[in-house]
Amino acid sequence: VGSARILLDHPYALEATLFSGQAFRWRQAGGTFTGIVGGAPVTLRAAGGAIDVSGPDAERRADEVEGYLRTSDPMAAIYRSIGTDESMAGAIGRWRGLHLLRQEPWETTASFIVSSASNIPRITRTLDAICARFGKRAARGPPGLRSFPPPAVLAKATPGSLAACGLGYRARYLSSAARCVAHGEISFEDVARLPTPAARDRLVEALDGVGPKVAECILLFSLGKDDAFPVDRWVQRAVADRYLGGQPLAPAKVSAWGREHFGRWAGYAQQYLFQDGRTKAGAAGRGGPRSPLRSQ
DNA sequence: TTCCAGGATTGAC
DNA sequence: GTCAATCATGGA
Repeated sequence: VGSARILLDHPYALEATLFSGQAFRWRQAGGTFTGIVGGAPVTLRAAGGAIDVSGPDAERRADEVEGYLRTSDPMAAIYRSIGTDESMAGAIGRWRGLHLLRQEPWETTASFIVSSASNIPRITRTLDAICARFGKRAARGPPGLRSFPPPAVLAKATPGSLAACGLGYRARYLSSAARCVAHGEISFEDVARLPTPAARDRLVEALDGVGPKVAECILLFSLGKDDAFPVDRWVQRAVADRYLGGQPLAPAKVSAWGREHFGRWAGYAQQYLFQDGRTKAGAAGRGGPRSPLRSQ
């Protein structure tokens, strides 16, 4: 077990980032966060101007962890690019240091198939059950930490055994998508070379259980498409309330609007809207027609 | 008990 | 092309 240190030239909100609904498999113990990057266990700790990495071969894997955490993203330029209005500037101020992650495409795909019409606590539990049932113990990792099962493994799992992990009706989607990926019917590398809208359409047509929103999550969180703009209920609400005068707009149109309006870093704008919208910080005192009525 | 969740699919129009 | 019903499940 070794250790390494990633030096930062800007703030990194480690806890907010690891629990921001992009990844679901990090576990916190005190001030440390343990998870799997590149198939191997790592433990992270914020160290004021740096992130400490520990675990097997940590010295040699620091670059890999850097890539995962995207610590080299040009945050000042990103904030300048997207923070052009008061609402976004406020969200940036409240969540400064929140980063996008660059995760492994298959785990991201499976995770967001599971996420459909669910919520973060339940997604977390379901993925945990999948890893407990089908994953392997991570080499030289803590006992409870398991790898995410590769496509070929989940392709062989029966939909019934997946449903037992809490997937509900999504079990057959995950089973089908696993087969598709395992058989090489889609290549994430090829998808990543397409422009964002074409890449999204390709994922949607190839993978069961992957619609526009899940596809944009895959593009944004694992394939380096920084202008992807996933629209879930929270983002839908936040965009309508803050930018469209409360007027509802179809999710596909909100996604196109977001990419157009915020430009090449639209995905970051989306993540700050999501984070701000789903927490009390951003919702409080905002007013608007969709705000819940409060008694007294 | 009802409503909601990082939605997708299917069928009707 | 858009729209509504339907799909499991647990938490608030």
